[in-house]
Amino acid sequence: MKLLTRAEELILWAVLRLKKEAYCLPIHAEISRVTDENWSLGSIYMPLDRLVKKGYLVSRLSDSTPERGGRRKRIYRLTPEGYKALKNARKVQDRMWEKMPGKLEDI
Amino acid sequence: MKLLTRAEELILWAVLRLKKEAYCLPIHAEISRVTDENWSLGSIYMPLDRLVKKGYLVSRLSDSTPERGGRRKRIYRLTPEGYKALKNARKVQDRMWEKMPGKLEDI
DNA sequence: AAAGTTTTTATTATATTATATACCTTTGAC
DNA sequence: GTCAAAGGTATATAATATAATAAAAACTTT
Repeated sequence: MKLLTRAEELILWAVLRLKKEAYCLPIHAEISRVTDENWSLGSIYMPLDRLVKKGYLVSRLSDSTPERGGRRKRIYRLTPEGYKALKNARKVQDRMWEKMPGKLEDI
Repeated sequence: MKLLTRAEELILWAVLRLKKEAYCLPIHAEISRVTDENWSLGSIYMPLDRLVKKGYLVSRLSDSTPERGGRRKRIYRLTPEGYKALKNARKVQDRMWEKMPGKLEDI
């Protein structure tokens, strides 16, 4: 299985976490929060599309909501393959750190 | 602080782990092992160089060893900045998974 | 001892893919 | 018609993957 890029991993993670609210803007906000960096929106859309093409995500359009600017949202959801890829990414991380000290202070 | 790419993170990790044996071929082997993928050597050299340019690694040439083909090795070592960047990458990962179930089975 | 061979390591060139930046478009309510 | 929220595109830059080549050291052969 091909390893995810960092952006792909963060996006799959955010989609899993956000559940029914997994559309672009919250995904963007969640990733910016957890990485403590400013991501541009384009840096989210393009990997999102790629993940759909790869079969890791599927999307649907929600109904519009009765708020100003409340247009239909494109909601994403993990496929079993996407879930598997994310689990694999995490497994690699676990392997990396399992024999390293807890807070990485022994330099 | 700019987030590391996946290759950069894996390389800093391997260098930290391999200590005095941190030259390209063992780094390559260690990364292939932990990710369970076949990396080409070029995919190690180029990020290695970049990490040196960014000030995250320094390198020196070892003496040659008395074995067939035992030419001098270029040994890498983390700078304090490199160490800090790796710690930060790990911190982001910890934040990602801290409220997610242990083995990610609740889909 | 000189010349060629094999092994280990380092390095470069280039094509492909991913990311970042800066825009533009659509939709719905006010 | 304007404003706000969301979706989307174009393009430049950067990173990764692939496929070679080059150098150095010891071994082998003559």
